[in-house]
Amino acid sequence: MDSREQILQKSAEAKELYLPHISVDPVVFGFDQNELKVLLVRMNYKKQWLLPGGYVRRDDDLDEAVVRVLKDRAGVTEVFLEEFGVFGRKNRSQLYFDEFDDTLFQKQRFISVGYYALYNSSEIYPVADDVSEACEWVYLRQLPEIVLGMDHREIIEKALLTLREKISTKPIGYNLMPEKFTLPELQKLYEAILGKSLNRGNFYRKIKNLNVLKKLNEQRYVGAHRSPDLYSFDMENYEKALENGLNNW
Amino acid sequence: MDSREQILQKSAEAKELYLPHISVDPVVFGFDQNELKVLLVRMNYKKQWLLPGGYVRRDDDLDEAVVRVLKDRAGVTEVFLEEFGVFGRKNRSQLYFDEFDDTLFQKQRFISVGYYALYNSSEIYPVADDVSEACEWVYLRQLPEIVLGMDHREIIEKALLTLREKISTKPIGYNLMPEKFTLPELQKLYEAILGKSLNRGNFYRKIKNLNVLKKLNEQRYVGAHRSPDLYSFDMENYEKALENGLNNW
DNA sequence: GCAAAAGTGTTCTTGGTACACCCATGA
DNA sequence: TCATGGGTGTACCAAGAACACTTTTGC
Repeated sequence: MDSREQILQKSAEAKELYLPHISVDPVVFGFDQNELKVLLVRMNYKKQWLLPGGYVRRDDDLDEAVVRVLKDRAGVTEVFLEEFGVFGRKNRSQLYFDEFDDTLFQKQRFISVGYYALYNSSEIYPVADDVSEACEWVYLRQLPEIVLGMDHREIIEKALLTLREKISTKPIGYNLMPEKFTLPELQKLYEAILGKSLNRGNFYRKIKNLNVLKKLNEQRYVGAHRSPDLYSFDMENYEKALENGLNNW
Repeated sequence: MDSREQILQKSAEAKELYLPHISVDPVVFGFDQNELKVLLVRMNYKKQWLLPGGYVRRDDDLDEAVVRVLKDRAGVTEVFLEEFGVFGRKNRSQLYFDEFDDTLFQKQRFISVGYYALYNSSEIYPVADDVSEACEWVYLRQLPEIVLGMDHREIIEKALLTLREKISTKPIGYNLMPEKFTLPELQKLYEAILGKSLNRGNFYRKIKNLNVLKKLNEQRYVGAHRSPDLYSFDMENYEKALENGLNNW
């Protein structure tokens, strides 16, 4: 079955199952090699990259819909998810399926609800669903070079801005870092999200004064240099600290 | 024509004109008598208060839809508007029209997009449309006493939280205060939004150091006390200051 | 020992907080 | 002249920025 037939078949199913005109688009962030990355899919049908979005079942809460979509389209579970914006321009989505006629479910006007998601299991590789030929992590650094469909570049940019705003009130560090990590690694995450470099000494003191980390009795071997200490989050203090907001970065 | 017939008639029109399953709910804030108030309507049909929400025309951008809805339902124009959240629980709206059958447009499931709006013309009174018996400002203080339909209390609460978060990055002062105002009045606005009292001396110095106000050569007569100076916003500096965020309150 | 990265300490400055004092006004 | 609220000054303290110094590691 070619991608065209596949799309027509999905359309028929979708009309029964999903609410019209509403979609969800999760922007899944990961942190790897000291860089931020996002999860994208490339459809069989067109060679553009897209967010792994989907539709809302008639009997789904909106928040449940995103969870289901992420699982079905990318095999991703256990993520922190939060709504960050709505994308409702009237011609934002219809053009993508321009070669089909207007009865196609996927071709109608969609108002899309953006969710950002944080995913900390760098080892697990996402799996593409049957309408996608690829489902891959793309580093933010690489985004300018690739072709993104619809308004998904704009959605990703707003998601990143939201991360930046929420860095002091949401468990972003906890959800993007692995179980154990070093302070220089955590600092790189903050720098990646904030888009600026931070002073090491000040970062250390600030993060330590917050009392949200537990120092472990281990170091990470990093080759020809001093081995940095490993830390993990002290969840109790971490959540308490987030309630009041951490500090200003 | 009674309210029942009216609703049935609207339903027929709506099916042509509007996207199904999507609504917008503006939370219009005003500041008056040193207190925050919100704009609510009471429908002819049920005696509950609701936000002056509405639907999205098939040829409207989402952002245009809210503007139109506010104009049609409350006669309100010239407001600052910004999306702040989506309300998508599956049974949030259907119950309101429970006595009608399921073909009624208004009774379907709606995912609603919340917008907060800032309105600074305290003299102009809102006008109700033909499906509402009232369109009134309600002080936040009075909200606990009144009956709000659907999940609109929750929507208002989230709007208020959003105001609080954005107080340093959005022109909230400018859009809620009249052209000319005194520093004590501005302080009351900040206190109302933040839900806590601020030290007068510190507030004065802080706001003045921001250089966003122009001191006018006038005072306001306030009776038996010293006449406070009048100020207005210096738009150029104000917008510049908002880009970096004002300060932390 | 040297280079490079991790970790710690010190100093300066800024900005917030608390509070005191003076000013203006009408009763 | 007193009470009340507006306007300003000051002193203290905490937190941030900049930068220097020490420690650890492999070569």
